[in-house]
Order: sequence, then structure tokens, then C-alpha cells
Amino acid sequence: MTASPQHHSSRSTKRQVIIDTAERLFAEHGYDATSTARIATEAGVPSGLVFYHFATKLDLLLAVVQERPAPSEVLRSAARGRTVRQRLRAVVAKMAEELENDRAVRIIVFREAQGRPEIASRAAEMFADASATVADVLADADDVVADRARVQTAAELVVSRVFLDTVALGQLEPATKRHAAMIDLIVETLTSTPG
Amino acid sequence: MTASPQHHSSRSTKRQVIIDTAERLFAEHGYDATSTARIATEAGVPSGLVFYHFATKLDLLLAVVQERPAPSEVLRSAARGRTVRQRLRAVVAKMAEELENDRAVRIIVFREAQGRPEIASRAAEMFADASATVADVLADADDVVADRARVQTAAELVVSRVFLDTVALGQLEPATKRHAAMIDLIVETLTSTPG
Amino acid sequence: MTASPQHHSSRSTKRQVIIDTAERLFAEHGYDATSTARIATEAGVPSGLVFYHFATKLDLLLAVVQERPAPSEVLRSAARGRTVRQRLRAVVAKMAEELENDRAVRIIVFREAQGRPEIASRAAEMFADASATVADVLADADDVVADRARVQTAAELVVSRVFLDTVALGQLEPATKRHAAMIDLIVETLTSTPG
Amino acid sequence: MTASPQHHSSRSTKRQVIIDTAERLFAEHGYDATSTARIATEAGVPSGLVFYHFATKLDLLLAVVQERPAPSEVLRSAARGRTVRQRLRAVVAKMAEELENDRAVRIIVFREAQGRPEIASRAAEMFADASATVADVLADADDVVADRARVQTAAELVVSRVFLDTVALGQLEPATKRHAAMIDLIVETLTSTPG
DNA sequence: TATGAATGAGTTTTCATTCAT
DNA sequence: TATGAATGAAAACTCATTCAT
Repeated sequence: MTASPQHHSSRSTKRQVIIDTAERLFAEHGYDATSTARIATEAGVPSGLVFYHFATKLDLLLAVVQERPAPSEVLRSAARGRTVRQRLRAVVAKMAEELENDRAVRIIVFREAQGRPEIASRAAEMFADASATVADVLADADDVVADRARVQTAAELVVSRVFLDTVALGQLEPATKRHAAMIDLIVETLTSTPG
Repeated sequence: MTASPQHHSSRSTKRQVIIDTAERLFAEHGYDATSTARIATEAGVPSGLVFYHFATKLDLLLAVVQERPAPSEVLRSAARGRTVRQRLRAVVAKMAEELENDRAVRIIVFREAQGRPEIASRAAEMFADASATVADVLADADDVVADRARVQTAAELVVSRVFLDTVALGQLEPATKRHAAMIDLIVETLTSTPG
Repeated sequence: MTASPQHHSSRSTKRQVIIDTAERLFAEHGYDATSTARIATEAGVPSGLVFYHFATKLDLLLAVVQERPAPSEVLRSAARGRTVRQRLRAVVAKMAEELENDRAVRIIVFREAQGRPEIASRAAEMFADASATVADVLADADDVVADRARVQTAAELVVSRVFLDTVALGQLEPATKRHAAMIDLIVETLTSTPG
Repeated sequence: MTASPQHHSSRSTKRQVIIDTAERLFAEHGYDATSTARIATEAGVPSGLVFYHFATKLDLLLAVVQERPAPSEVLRSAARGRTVRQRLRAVVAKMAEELENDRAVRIIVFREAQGRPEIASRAAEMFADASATVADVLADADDVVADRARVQTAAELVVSRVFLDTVALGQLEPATKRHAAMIDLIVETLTSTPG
């Protein structure tokens, strides 16, 4: 019998529709400001079904932030090119491009981390994962002249900037302009022999 | 000795007590998760007084984030020392030290910016202000060998990292360890002749 | 005999119980002076149920005034007799008798029409409906010697007087005394050849 | 010393401004739906002043409905002409014209009479006063052929219609059209020998 | 006579959650 | 699995009234 519960099935079960709708609403309005009734309505399911699938509203939040692939693979595969500069550009561009896929969860995670250990650890995970990915991508470049610690630090700076843009500043202006200068700064450091 | 029940500053009006209490609670638990009743109780005022001074809860939030001095002065004055490294260390240390004064508002502003234009613009203001201050501090160092654009970019990277630490990642580990490596990275760039 | 706690009709859903209770309280004390909590208590339902069935208190008011049959049928069927006088007497008497069925809604509608278009149009509807009914009743009398316009006007005068008695003046004195004279006045006009 | 409290002085004391503002707001929104704070704001006086002049909100309502001249004089003086028809036309026209002066109080009185004896008796007073005035006006016409009781009844019919128009139906259509037919009906009765 | 901050009970409304079907 | 009425605690907000100045 193959009637196993397929949580990630690509055919949207009602359970998945609830998760997707919750993700959108949590990102747009915040967790507290989104009622389960509204989630049910916009998902097109009866209100009782939300609590059939998720014992509490918090469980639904956890499902939203956990049942998502980490961004690492997508980022790693985007890093083409030989030089630090090329690779950084590709990665930062990909992060910007991913906004519409992944941004919602990132916003949710960083907004709701306060006082919720499960979410906070997911935030740390996402940050560490993204940083490690960028560090890997940079370390593999042909022109890097830098120790691993410095590469890791550079990666974390990039990720900080992009995450902050996404979560809080993204609404203000397209971040792409500033990213160019940022890339130059990082590249210069990683490709110069430390004095 | 007069054991009068003045829990707050002797000059604070009740209006200010409400703002201070709201700031603390909004930072600790978030705007939505903080009831006006709780603010009133912890401020030691009747619940109606909150709405006498602030027509809506949102107006109270705006008062909290607007009736605060920008952090620039305090940061600028903290930057002593001659070299980029010294100044950066002083500024980053000061930012960490300022947590108890300013952190609450920063957390609030970045958490609640989503979908609230007034808050979002305040977030941008705080970010721009802090970045400009750090850039000024760095530009005045004796050993800077870099154009203004690169200094500005470096400042923004610092501020991004510190803000993100404060807002979302601060709970995970003491940020101080990583700050050292970050400072090295920035310093190196600003003191080397661009190739 | 089963002393079951069915205060209302055995077939009434809780929604209908809420409407019935609201109708009574709105008529007795006015819309603004009736709290939804009191409606819930007197209807014997939890307070939340009111807002499950009616999104706002105003929606409940609209339901009260809209989910009622027009009084025309009951009035029309009451008009027995051959002469204008007989029919007028029967209709006016029936209007007085209907107080306990219909009066509440009439009071509500005319009290709350000010500034509420939906209610005002319902008021106009009730007035027009009652006037048309009375006009029909009169026109069918054997002894009418009058054109349709005059019958309609007479009907509107009757309805004006009865409605105003019901709504605002009914509390002052039993209206029945004056009704006799009013009937005479109308009858005389409708049965005399216009000069 | 002539510093007697001139409640009706044409120079608007603050007390009178409060009454005038309350009259307007009570008529527009109803007594319950008008807060004393709003009255104070729109009157341009501090909120405390309302309760300096009027012990309770209800006292202010009473002042609004009592410190107004009865409409009789104005109506009586308007009745020029010799015939019933001429006089009726003049009176009804004057009633319509008076809308902007007197209408507010009439609306208030009839809306708020329910359950408030002082207001209810004022409603009765206004109705009786208007009816008596119209009856007087009619009785003095040269062509009346009717006993006093019938004149009084006719007057009450007129007043009922006009008051109901004012209070509840006035918003629907200009009442003037229908008034013509009503006048004809009344005139006919009062000028024909009762059979 | 005037002022405006202060008070707390009351109001409408929201909402996560339960449950009988 | 699915449904939608039901529940009651808690939320934001209102407001007549008081009072020290």
C-alpha cells in the first residue's frame, strides 16, 4: 500500500495548500496578525481542516518554516565562473532572483524568531547554511589568496547584507546598485595578500 | 528618604512612562503580542490613559520609534583613536554597548517595518544614519587609503552585520567573537591600495 | 407537559433566536443602547456566536429589519366589509392589533433610518407597501366615489398617522379615540363627489 | 447688575455654542452615538466645560430640546390668505421651509423619546402645539364649513404627515409633490357640509 | 468660569480551538 | 478526512464623568 502521507507531494493536497497560504499570509502580515480563519478562507478549505492537520497555529508556523528546502543547493548550483568576482556576482544575483520563491519564509523566520526557540534555530540554520554555501563558492575560485577564516567572514558579511536587505530594507530600493560596490570590496580583500 | 512610588524617572510624565513601557514590551514580545492592557498594567497607569494619549495602538508604536534620538551622536563621539582598526573597534564595541539603550527600538523597527511605511522609512533612516556615521568615523582615520565610495560600502557592511546580529541573530551566540574577524577584513581593504 | 427550556419556537435555529432577541431589545431600548453582550445573554447564546452569524452589529440590525415579511398580506386579508368606513376601521384596527408582531420592527426602522441608507430605504418600502395596501382596500369598497389619486393620498394620510402613533406618539395616549374621527374625515372625502 | 444668565442671548456664549453643536450632532448621528468629547471638540471648547455647564449628558439633551421656541408662532404668522386652501398651503410650505431651523430638534425629539419621559412629553407638546396651530389657522378661514372636532382631526393628519416626512421619510423624495394632493383632500372635507 | 489629564467600566470585535456529524 | 457551527477568553477602543488646578 502506497498511501503514505506525502507531505511534499507536488500535487497540492489540501494540507499543502494550507501551508502555502499560511506562508504567504505570515510573510505579508506577520504570524500574529494572520488568523487561522483567514488562512482557511484564502486556502479555500473549511476552517476546521486547519486544526485537523495542525494541532495548533504554532505547529502550522513550524510546518511553514521547516517543510522548505534550504537555499544552499540552489545557491551552490548558481555559482558559475572562475574568479571570486564572477562567483560572488552570480551568488548575489541568484539571491536577489530567489526573492519570490524563498523570501517569504526568510521574512517569517527572522520576524518570528524572537522568543520562539524552534524558529530562532531555523534562522541560525538558514544563516549558517547560506554563509557556508557562499564561503564554499568563494573558496573554490581560482584567484582566492586568503585563509579560510577570512573567506568565512567575507561570506557572512555578504549574507548579512542580503538578508537584511530582504527582511527589512528590501522595500526601499532595489539593492542591486549597492551590491556592485560591496562585491568589489570583498573581492579586493580576498585576492590581496594579507599584510 | 521619601519612598514615593516613582518607579520611573522623576521628571517623566505618564505619557512617557507609557512609551518607555511599550518600547520594552514591543521589543521583548513583538507589537502584536503585546496587549495595551499589559502595557498599562506594567506602566502603572489605568488602561484608558493609553488611549487618551495615543488614539490607536499603532500611534503608540509610531511614538515609540519616532520619539527617540538618532544614534549617530553617541556613535560618533565614541570613535576615538587614530587608525581605522581602532576606530572600527570602538564603534562596533559601542554599538554592542548601546544594546540596552537603543536595541529595543532597533528590534521593533526592523520587526514591524513589514507593511508599515512609516516604520519602514524609519528603518531606512536608522540604517542610513548609522552607515553615514560609521563612514565618517572611518574616513577621518589617519591610515585610510580608499575612495569615499568604498568607505561607505564598508560602513554599510558593518552596520548590516551588527543590525542583523541585534535583530535576529543576537540570540544565538555572543557576536563579539565574529566581530574581530570582520574588523580585520574591513581594515585590510581600506588600508590597501586598490589594484 | 415537558418543561423543556425552549424559550423560542422549537424550530428556530440559534441564528433566528439572536435575530428575535435583537428585534425586541432594539425596539425597547434602541440600537445604540443595546449591547451585543446583552443580546447574547438574553438569547441564551455565547457572545461570540452573535459575531459568528453577523459580522458586525450593523449587519445584525439589517438582518432584523430585512428578514421580515412585509405587513401587506396580513393587512389585506383583514379588510372585510363593503363600505369604505367598514374597511378603514378594519384596517386601522388590524394595524393596532399587529403591534406585537410588527411594531418592533417598525419602531426600529423609523428610529434608525437617519443616516443609514439601507434602513431608510426599508422605511420607505414599509411606508409605500402599507399605503398601497390601504389604498387597494379602499378602492375595492362599494361606496367609493373618488379618483385613484385621492384614494392613494387618503391611504398615505392614514398610514402616516398610524406610523407616527406607533413610533413616537403611541406612548402618550391610546390612539384609538382619535382614530374614529380620522376615519370619519377620510370617509367623507372619499364618498363625496369632488366639487 | 444685569449679569443674569442669558441662556438665549444672541451673542453665542460658550454654553450656547455647546447646545448648538450638540443639537447638530444629536440630529445627525443620534444621542447615543454622539460623545461628549466630540461635542466639545466641534464646539471648540475644552471637554471639561461641557460638564461644567451640564451635570450629565442627559441634561445637555434636555437643554437642547427645551431651550428652543415652539414652532407655533412662526407657523401662525405664516398663515396668510382667506381660504382653507390658501392657509393650508402656506402652513405646509412654511413647515417645509422651517426644516433647516427646526428640523434638527424635531428629529432628536422623536428619535430619543423612547424610554425618556421628559423627551416624550416634549414630543407630545410639539405635536399638540403644531396641531393646535394648524387647527387655529384653518378655523379662521372664511370658507370652513365644519365642526371644531373635524378641523382638529384634519390638523393632526397634516402634522402627522409632515412630521413623519421630516423624521423618517424626508430623505427619500421632496415631499412637496404629495403635499398638494393632501391639501386637496383636507380642503374638500372641511368645505363640504357633513352628511 | 475654565482646563485637560485621568479613570475604569463597558463596548464591539477577534480568534484559536473544539466538537458533533 | 472533512465540515462548519459553537465557544469564551481576550483584544482594542470608547466614553461619561471626575478632579486638581
